[in-house]
Amino acid sequence: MMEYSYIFNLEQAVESLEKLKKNRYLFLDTEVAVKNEKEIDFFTDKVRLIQLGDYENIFIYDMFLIPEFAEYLRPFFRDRGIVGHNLKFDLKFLKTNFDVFPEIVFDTMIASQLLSQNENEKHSLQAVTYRITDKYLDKSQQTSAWGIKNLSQQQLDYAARDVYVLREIFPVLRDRLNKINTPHRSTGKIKEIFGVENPVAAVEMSFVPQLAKIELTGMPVDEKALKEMLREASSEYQRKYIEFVRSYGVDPFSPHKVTAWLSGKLGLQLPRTQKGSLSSQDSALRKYTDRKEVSLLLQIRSLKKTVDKLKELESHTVGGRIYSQFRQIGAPTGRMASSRPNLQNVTRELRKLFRAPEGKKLIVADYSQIELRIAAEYVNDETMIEAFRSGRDLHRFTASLILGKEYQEVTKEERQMAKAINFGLIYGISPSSLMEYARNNYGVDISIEDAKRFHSRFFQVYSGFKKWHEQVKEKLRERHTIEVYTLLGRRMVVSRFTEAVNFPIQGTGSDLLKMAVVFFGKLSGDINASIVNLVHDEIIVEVSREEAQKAVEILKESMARSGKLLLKKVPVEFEAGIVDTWADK
DNA sequence: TGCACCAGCGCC
DNA sequence: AAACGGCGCTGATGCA
Repeated sequence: MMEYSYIFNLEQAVESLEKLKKNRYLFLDTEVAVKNEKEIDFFTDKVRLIQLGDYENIFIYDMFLIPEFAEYLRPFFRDRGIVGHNLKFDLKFLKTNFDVFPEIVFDTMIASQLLSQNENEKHSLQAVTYRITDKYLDKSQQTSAWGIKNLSQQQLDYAARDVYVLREIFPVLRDRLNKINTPHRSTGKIKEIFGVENPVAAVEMSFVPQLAKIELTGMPVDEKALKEMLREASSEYQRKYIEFVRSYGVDPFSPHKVTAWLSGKLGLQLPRTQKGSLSSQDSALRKYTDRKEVSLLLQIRSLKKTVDKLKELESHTVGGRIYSQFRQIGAPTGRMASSRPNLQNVTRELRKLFRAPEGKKLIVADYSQIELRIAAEYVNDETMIEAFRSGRDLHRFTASLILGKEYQEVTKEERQMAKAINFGLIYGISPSSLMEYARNNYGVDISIEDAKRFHSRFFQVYSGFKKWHEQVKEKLRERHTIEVYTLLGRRMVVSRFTEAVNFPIQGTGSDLLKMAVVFFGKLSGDINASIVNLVHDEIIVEVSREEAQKAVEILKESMARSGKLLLKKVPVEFEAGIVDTWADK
């Protein structure tokens, strides 16, 4: 039997806090009256209920009836933690509706994701509850009418139930996280209040309110310039599209029809996809750009991309700002994923549209060659570590070692080729794929013989990488799946070689970025600076002109600090500039 | 008509 | 034996 109190007058509400105040953390959930289920609006939708409980009591506050209760909650949450599921959602609504913003949180959804051992696992409260308690959580009231005058018994029961299950799953999740072996144990508020010792969990939990703020802030965009560019790109696209279809009668966006036409009528040689069909991808067509059909096709595709992206951006612009949504753990590596709109795949060309408003500046900062640095540290390759320590340009250095040339005499092309080798080979690319990869991504043509030579030279020169790859292969021969860890202790179970070597590197990169963001949040309290976008190894901040200099120093300090915590042997470097648009450097 | 899947391509 | 990984968005395609 589950008991709870539905509270609709202020006196009782304040009284209830007396009962709860002995706790260091509380369980929290909210119910929101949503106008349009498809598009939840954090700025205009209204919070109806706040549910708050400890292990004894559950209180449901009707915020339509006692909005003044927010005044009491604000100080109450100042040094108390809250436990909830997908708290980014609740935090955003508490902030916009009541200017209440708890910053010490334990998110059971994040916890479940960190513990997950397989990709197909769901992390809804319902799914997590079922896995842990074997109980089925009925969510049918979730989308009920939370705006009606008198809430039904079912609605109140449902609201209480969410809190009830939180107190069952929280200790289980926390203990499971603490059992994971990690290189160090966490310290700080999250540890003190929730008893979280897993450092990855501590970073992720600290990150939740930071990400909520980022989403609420949005990214400034030059709306006029965006619209203008969309107009121009659209008309150019339409013109060329019509010209193409009229001339050749082929749908440029049907790979099947395009390949049939190009290889049949025009007799072009095209590579095959993995499944065996002919490929019409740009990189395969690029060698035929002297033919006007191919050149026009490539132009149309590229224009279409631009138009689509501009439309996507425009449709999410409100009052000169773009509000994206981030999935905090978008990939198992810990990287985030951005959507509606995706702000993590904006082209160089379009970045100039993101402009600081009058009187403000942007700070654009990114880590330099961070994955190679992490890889060098992770596999403990002395040659690569030494190259970084002595401040060498790693691509140039690799070229000189592989080609047996003086460092100074490496040409631009040779450096470019080495770049492909560096990035490809640390992740176990094969010689033939290396050829492909170098051509597609770095515009470098090499023969298969050269690719083989470079491949073996790379592992000869960087023997730490050779050892690493061999060890991973050996372990995967012994067992079907193995556990791999980032430098912070993020864990993943993998079964493929490429996953096994990629995860620790990419994952450590996301550890690093998230830690930098958390540090920035702590250190920038006195100034008016907000992070407005994050792109894997890049941080973009919006700040007043006057405080830009201070902000950039704090950002650099934050990025350096997280770098030093994770990388002990390899120096971490980054660039940071005060600019007007995202495209400036 | 809606859904699942893939190809293609933008970013790191 | 061979393998670079991670995303989201659009639109074609095949199937129910």
